[in-house]
Amino acid sequence: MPELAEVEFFRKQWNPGVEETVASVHAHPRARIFRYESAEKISDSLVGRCLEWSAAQAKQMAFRFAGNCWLGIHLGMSGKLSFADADYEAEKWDHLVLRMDSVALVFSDPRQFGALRMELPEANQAPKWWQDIAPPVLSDAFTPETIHQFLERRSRSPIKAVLLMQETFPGIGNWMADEILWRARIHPKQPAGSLSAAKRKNLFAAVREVAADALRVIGESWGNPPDDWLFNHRWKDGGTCPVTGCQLVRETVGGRTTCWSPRRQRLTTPI
DNA sequence: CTATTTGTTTATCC
DNA sequence: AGGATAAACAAATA
Repeated sequence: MPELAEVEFFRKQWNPGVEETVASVHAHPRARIFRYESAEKISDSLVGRCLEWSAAQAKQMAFRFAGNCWLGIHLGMSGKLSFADADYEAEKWDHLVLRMDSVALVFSDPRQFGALRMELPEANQAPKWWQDIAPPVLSDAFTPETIHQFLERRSRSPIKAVLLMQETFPGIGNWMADEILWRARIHPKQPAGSLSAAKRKNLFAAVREVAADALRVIGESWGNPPDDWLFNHRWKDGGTCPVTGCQLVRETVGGRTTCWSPRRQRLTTPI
């Protein structure tokens, strides 16, 4: 499920554990979740450590424990974080449970596309996987020029596929990409390099707007987006465009199910 | 039983 | 070399 805003929401689910110490860890060692770091390493590193703070960048979360100990979590397709009573017993897809004084922090993920990372860098250093995340789309480092250069490099790919590339659009996933293209009035199959200057401008504005709206509505409290977003119509069979009223189209573009409004989003050059 | 899924990595082809 | 594309990963749900 999780894209930028969902990840931020899930990160906050572990806030009840901030300033608490890990008393014990449940980890299922055979879970695919532990393909980068063993369950033993994660358990051994965390027991006795206090959770100091956490942060989210793109689809990645960092939980920082005492002694510059970093637990990285990626939620993949079906990962979730939650909190529970301190005596909570792990259920089937709970791969990691941190039992603390007054709360248990739970990571569950049925499909196991998610992953954990554990690192203890030198003091005052952040792990490479955290440092290497591209600048947030809401930061000053993300500019129209950022988009322009990337569209030139990926000029032959459909714009939908390009928006999903985390190296330039960190945190954007399938629903956000469709929402962005719908707001910017760009056809998902439009080759990235063929976008007009006006469409590139629309695209930049829409990326910022969708990221900010998603963080405000979903990132804060998992709210339901208003009906004037594409969001509430895109999965429904027979869904209609909230602006034009026409039937929405669903088709695979760039390997992912893509939804668009044919009246609002038109190809401007032949493929 | 078949098709589908809000993600990333790897392999393969160009 | 680097870009484009498809498959693989795994389980729930319809």
